[in-house]
Amino acid sequence: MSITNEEAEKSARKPRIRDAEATKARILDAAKKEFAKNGLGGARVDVIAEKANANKRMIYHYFESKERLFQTVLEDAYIDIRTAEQKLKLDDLEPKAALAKLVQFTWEYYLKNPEFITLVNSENLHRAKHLKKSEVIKAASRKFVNMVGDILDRGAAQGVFRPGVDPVQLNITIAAIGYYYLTNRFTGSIIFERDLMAKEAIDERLQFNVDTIMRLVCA
Amino acid sequence: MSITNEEAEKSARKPRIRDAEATKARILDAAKKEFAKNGLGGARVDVIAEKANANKRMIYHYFESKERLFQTVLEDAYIDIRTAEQKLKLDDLEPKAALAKLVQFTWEYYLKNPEFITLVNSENLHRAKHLKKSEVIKAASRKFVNMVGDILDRGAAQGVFRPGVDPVQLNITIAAIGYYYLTNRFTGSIIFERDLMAKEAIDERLQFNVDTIMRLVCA
DNA sequence: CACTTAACGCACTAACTAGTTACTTCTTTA
DNA sequence: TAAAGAAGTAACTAGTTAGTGCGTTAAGTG
Repeated sequence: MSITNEEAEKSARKPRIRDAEATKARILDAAKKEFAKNGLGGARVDVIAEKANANKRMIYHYFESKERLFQTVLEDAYIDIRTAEQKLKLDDLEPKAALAKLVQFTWEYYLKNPEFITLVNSENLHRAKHLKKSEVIKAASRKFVNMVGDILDRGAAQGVFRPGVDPVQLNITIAAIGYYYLTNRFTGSIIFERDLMAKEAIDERLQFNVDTIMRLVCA
Repeated sequence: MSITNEEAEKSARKPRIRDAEATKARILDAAKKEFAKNGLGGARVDVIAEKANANKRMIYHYFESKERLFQTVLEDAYIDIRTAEQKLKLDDLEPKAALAKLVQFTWEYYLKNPEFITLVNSENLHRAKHLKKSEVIKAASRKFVNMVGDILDRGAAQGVFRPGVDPVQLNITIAAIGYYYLTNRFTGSIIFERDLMAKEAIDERLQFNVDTIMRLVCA
């Protein structure tokens, strides 16, 4: 009996190994999910601590405040998508193929990372006050816009794209046709009386989006 | 002095005329603004009461709960846009003109009613649980989708539009290219290092959107 | 091994928040 | 005009919530 109690005690006060980086990472992961689910205002710090299997005190130790934690989560999310975009190596592809691949990537990234969309929505509700402070994001974004600009230029030079398409407008449009569909999937499914998240619906939308962008830029 | 005091007293406890409808309307208006600004979770009932120049008790008297109030605000918002769309009388216009007018209307409606976008975002954060309960909205939406379907059919019959365009996908796209630009105007202005809300930028985007939709459907 | 540093956790608080109780005042109508 | 009901209010409650004070325990260092 005494042995059983001892074992129970040991597993109760876990032989927790100290690891600052791992704890930080667990907090960030839990925070991303909680912020994405409930927004900055609706997220609960206690819930984040619990889900991270960490103590709430640690959140304030590592991240100072709820808002700073949100800012870190948001920055990480942007860095992640921009990094993934760079990895596509679109410069190595023919203009049309490159653009189609970007549309597909964007769609699939939003699908696989639904938190990204909700985080961005929440940030816009707060008038981008957290993103404003981040210089890293601005640099990464500039690189991205230039990449699309290069694709457009190459296509125009080859005569496959019409000239004069604004890369910013195009970027916004590529994001928009995927983002809107997914962020509004709940109200959309009611308004249009169709399950927008059914597999066929998702495949169909991707095709439609690629088609939309091609018709927009092709000569 | 006594007269002055009397006057002060009178204006202090205002000779409020009782008017249930007016009070309800003031609450709804204040609620729309507060929900749009802070989302369902971030909105404060006390703030709504204060802005409405009403007592908090009245909110619960007329609307039962914060959530029911939100639902009412949301329903009203949807009814308003659907009503405005019907008033466009697009059936009286040539297919191309009708579609261009719809794109322009959608853009301008979002611009003039920024609360609409934020309310819909908030509702999607809550997985459309409030909209699900509303039958009125479903009927109005069906009418709207059919309207766009008719325009497409007329255009295809006349040979100005290519056949087989899905009215639901088209509707989603028309909404998307305006909605995304505006809901993400804060992060967008940072990412793209451009004031997306400058007059010229707004005009330019409308032209781009009309162009995008025309290229998408024209034969 | 002693000692310092940093990770970790408990328990608290001050402020806030949705919703309510119990009341007063105005308006309508029998 | 008296009674009834509806409009309106102030003050309260019970539960939450972001953020902290302070003590404990593990790990690296001389």
